[in-house]
Amino acid sequence: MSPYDDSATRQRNTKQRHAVAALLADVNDFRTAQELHGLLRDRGERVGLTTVYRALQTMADVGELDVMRLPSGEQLFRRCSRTHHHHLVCRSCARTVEVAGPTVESWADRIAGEHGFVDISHTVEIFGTCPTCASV
Amino acid sequence: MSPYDDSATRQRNTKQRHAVAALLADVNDFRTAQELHGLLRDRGERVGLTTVYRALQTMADVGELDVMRLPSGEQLFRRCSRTHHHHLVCRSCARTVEVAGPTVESWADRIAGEHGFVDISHTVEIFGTCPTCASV
DNA sequence: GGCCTAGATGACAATGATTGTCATCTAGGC
DNA sequence: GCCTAGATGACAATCATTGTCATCTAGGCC
Repeated sequence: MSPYDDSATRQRNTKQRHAVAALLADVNDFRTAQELHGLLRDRGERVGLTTVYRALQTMADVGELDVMRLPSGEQLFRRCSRTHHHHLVCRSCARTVEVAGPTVESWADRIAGEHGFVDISHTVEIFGTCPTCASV
Repeated sequence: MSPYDDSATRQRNTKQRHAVAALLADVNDFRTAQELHGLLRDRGERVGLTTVYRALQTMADVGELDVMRLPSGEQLFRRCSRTHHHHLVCRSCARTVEVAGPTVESWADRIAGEHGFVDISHTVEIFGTCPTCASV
């Protein structure tokens, strides 16, 4: 380790990472890594798929974006607020609403505590069809 | 489509499916399909991995077992009660506690309704370390 | 400006869970 | 016992994701 490892993000400002970040700033719904890669190509940015995955991984580690999984197992990424929250996601258009759930948080902690479980985490996602898609 | 495709729901009582069902009756924690396949082999049952997957799929469709995913994306199967419930799962030993969450159900429905979403479903899983594993 | 090197990139291979294929087998109605 | 739709299983195929590694580059240093 060199003595320059001070700042939290020992990352370089490459144009590829910037392109991924910029894209996520524009797209406010959950997208797969492959979709994001395709969107980048549509924009004329030439970024390798591997790099897209790495950029997303790094950003997720730092907390700059959220990762979730569809019931089918596909992994989705989205730029989100930093506070703890959950998602209401449209099954057909991926429109996303961030929802806070203090009720759920305390419920999960209480349930886990009653059974003596420690080091608790939880996943809560709500899926449905949004008004726009439902009216079609 | 041939006119004989209407019998999609028929099932036979093969010994392979019975072996899978019997194993699930004994194992009361979430296991991957591959683990179950291995356990069957340990028991001396010769059942193909493909068949294990198909049996699990069929049983899940009928509601005889629950499917969930770890945050890592791995798919887990378990024989469960038929009523709607969620799970508290130990991260290290997969010990599972079924938990009811009327609070969560109504919360999810209310939130979704507030945003005009319809046809709601949700996933709620709690992960932690169980007392036994925590004391090691 | 150029030098230097840790970190970043990207084409490609590899992984690994799951699903598809298809020749063969069998449950169970006749 | 016969017959056939459905089931099986060895194997190939899929597909998102991760690993590999030779090459490139950001940015601190001179």
